Formats: sequence, C-alpha cells, structure tokens
Amino acid sequence: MEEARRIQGILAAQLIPEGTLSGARYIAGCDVAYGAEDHWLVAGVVLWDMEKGRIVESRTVTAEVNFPYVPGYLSFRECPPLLEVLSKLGREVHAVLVDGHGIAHPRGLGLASHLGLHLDVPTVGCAKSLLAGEYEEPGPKRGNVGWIFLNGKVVGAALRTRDLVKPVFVSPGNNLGVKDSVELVLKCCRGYRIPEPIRCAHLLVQGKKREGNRRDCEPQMGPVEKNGLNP
DNA sequence: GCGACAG
DNA sequence: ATCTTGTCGC
Repeated sequence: MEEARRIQGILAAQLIPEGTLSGARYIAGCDVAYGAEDHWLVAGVVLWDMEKGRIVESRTVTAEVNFPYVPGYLSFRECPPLLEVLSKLGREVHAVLVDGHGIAHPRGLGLASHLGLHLDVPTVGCAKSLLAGEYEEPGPKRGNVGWIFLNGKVVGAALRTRDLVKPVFVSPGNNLGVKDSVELVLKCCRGYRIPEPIRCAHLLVQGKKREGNRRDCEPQMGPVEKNGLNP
C-alpha cells in the first residue's frame, strides 16, 4: 500500500485544475456494484444527453476484484474496470461523473482524479459522504453550497441538490475547476439527490449484478424503473 | 496512541 | 459496498 501511496503523490502533481465544459452535451455517469464475497464486480456507464435529458447509450463489464477496499485508495480498485467500460462507449463523451471524490482527497487524488488522468475530458467526483477536509453546511435550498476546505484550500463543495435533503460532496477530478464541477452536477439533477448520470449507472449495475447472480429464470418484477434506463 | 475513514 | 420490506413524511 505504500507503493500505491507513492504513486498517488506522483499522479496528483499531474492534475490540471481547470478546463471548460462549453458545449458539453454527452455526460458519462459511472458506478460499480460488488458481488458475493467481494470476488467480482460489475462496472457500468451511462451516457446522458444533456440536451434531450435522457440516456443515449449504456455499457457494463463484469470483472474480478483485484484490490481491497481501503479508504483513500478506492481508485486502485475501481479505475481498471471503469476505464474498460468507458472505452466501450461508441459515442463521444464530453465529461465524466463518478461516484466518489476528486481532489477532495487526503493526497489530492480521489477516484475521479485518477480516472481523469487516463481520459482527455473533464471528470468530476460526486460522493455521498466526506472523506477528507471539512465543509460548511450549505443552505436548505436546492443549489445552495458550502465549500470543502483541505489544507487551507477550497477543493470542492457540499451541494444541496434538493430542498431539505442531505448534500452531496462535489470536487473536480481533472481538467475542471470547482465552480464548473458544481454547476455540472446541479444541472444533471432531475428530482433526485444524485445526479441522473450516476443514478442511472447505479441502477444499471445493480440490475446487471442481480441477473448474473440468479440461477433460474424466476419471474423478476422489480421497482427499478424500466430496468434502470430512461426515467 | 486515538479517532476518521469515498465505495 | 452489502445484508433487506414496509412505512412515515414532505
């Protein structure tokens, strides 16, 4: 693990803290679901069309788990499968949203950042809880933000994506700034706390995991809206 | 040493 | 993350 930590230091220095999203239409959202005993996983990606507000493509990949879950080292576990599934997208991708942190990380290299160094588009981390630093409680309304501070710097924001609902923690991965990252996540939220691309990717991998997990063809009728696609 | 700790 | 159904509230 010391080796991984050393690598994070080297890679973090290569991050680009700025970029643009002008004209960004296709946003990829990705997530990972784990099988029994943490032996295998399902990585999935969904391409969200900002213009039409719907999914235009989705892919999944099943693989073996090759790294343990250790807080602060999530990227070594999820980057490989996520990069593979992302490479399967046929259409162009303008930005990537991922379940986890970007630079709001102990050593400045969260999953979104590590992933971003392998891609050529802006990446943004959107986590459900804080990993490092401290944050100011945002106001109660949708769109309200409270900055996340780490080592005296603003590395992200606690964003209220719905009135009176717990905020999500947004931080740039690579090739984008804090403000634009927050703006993108908010624009992707459609009535739920989690931005649509990531929420759909989550439903996608959960569904994939279940069908690969069941033996017979039992009548499956789930609450998963239309198989996790186009809400 | 003690507490924290993405998914 | 995962084990898991219905239920209370905005």
